[in-house]
Amino acid sequence: MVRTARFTEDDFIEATVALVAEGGPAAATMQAIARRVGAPTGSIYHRFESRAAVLGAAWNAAYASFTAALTPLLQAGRPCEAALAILPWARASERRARFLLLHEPVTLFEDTPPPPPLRAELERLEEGFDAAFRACIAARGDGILRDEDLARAKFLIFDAPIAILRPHLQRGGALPPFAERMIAELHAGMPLT
Amino acid sequence: MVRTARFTEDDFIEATVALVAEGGPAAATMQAIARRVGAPTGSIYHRFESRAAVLGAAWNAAYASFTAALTPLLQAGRPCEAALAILPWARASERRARFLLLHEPVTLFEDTPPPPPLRAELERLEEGFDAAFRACIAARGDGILRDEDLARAKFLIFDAPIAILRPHLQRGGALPPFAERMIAELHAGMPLT
DNA sequence: ACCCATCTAGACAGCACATTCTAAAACGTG
DNA sequence: CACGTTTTAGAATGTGCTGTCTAGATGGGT
Repeated sequence: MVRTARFTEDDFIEATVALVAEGGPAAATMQAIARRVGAPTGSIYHRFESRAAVLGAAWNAAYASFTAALTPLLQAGRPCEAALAILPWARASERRARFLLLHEPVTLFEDTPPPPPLRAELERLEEGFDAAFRACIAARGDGILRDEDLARAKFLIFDAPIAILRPHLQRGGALPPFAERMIAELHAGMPLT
Repeated sequence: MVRTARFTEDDFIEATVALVAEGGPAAATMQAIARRVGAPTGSIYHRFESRAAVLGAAWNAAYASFTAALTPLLQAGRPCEAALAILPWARASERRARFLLLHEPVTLFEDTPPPPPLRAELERLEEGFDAAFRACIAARGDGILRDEDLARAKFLIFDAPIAILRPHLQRGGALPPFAERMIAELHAGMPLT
């Protein structure tokens, strides 16, 4: 009935992630994405309504992959293992890790925000991740949940491990074995509650 | 002999810092900087050779201010106090903190790197900061300095405190009092060596 | 063999930006 | 009080980008 597509949505997303990971957000122009896929620029607009939509879709995909790796461990009340799970995830997909962990959304979306459907999807993902944090605290906590408790959990499980990885992600080399040790020691010395 | 300048180099640097802090790097166009200062765009080029030079000068100034606040404490072998010193520094100059701590250099300089003199100045600043870290470790260490020790010190004194502040810097509100507590507890639970 | 919705293909228009250019204004010194 | 230098002032230029437009290719269903 119709012509079969030579390029998939994922082709463009993957190229976008790679370009941002290698050269920052400004390196991911529509022409660079197209060139990397081997497609003409116009083809991107058959799948995405704008550049912001491509970046948004790429961000959502990376975020979903990341949270999927941690959420089960959080829900099981294992904060230290969740924090450590970031390492194999980052090692398995270095480009996605660089894309997601090295760039703030404000830098990616400062000019034009992604279209509403993508924003809504990201909000759902963020709420799910947040709920997992709350569940993790509740699993070992005493009842009341203060702002400070949530901030503390996010630091221990998310921000601090990423801070440990960031220098190595930037340099581009392999993640050193002592990263594991530092995360484990952090959790031993500074418990959740 | 010559016409006196109405606008100083610092006027432009300050405007650049403010614009990036408020709207990300892309908000700091030459025209936006000029408009904020109240100058014509051409005047910027009497002081800076390019946009990259303005951003580079702003970055160097912010970095110098930041490291100046921490270096004496590092050299005195007081890592925990150095980490805590980030808080008053960030509170005193919120815009500078947002500019420096919320944006990776790769995002600011991805298109065009700053001119060589500014790059050289930044390298000197970075080397000085690095030396202070080594001095701090040596002040309480046992002799040999491994990669891991330096990475550990930078995490405890620099990256981890910033990770604690980052969510609050992004939101733009005041830095909460429990930030102090978390940093102190981190250093109590996970010593330098 | 034909049809036609969907895709490839790439040129094109419009826009925003960095940088340059021209003209005029200021100012302290001789 | 004129001169030369530096600055203001903002228009003009050139570039590179996003998003659009036209033409043609494709391939399964009939």
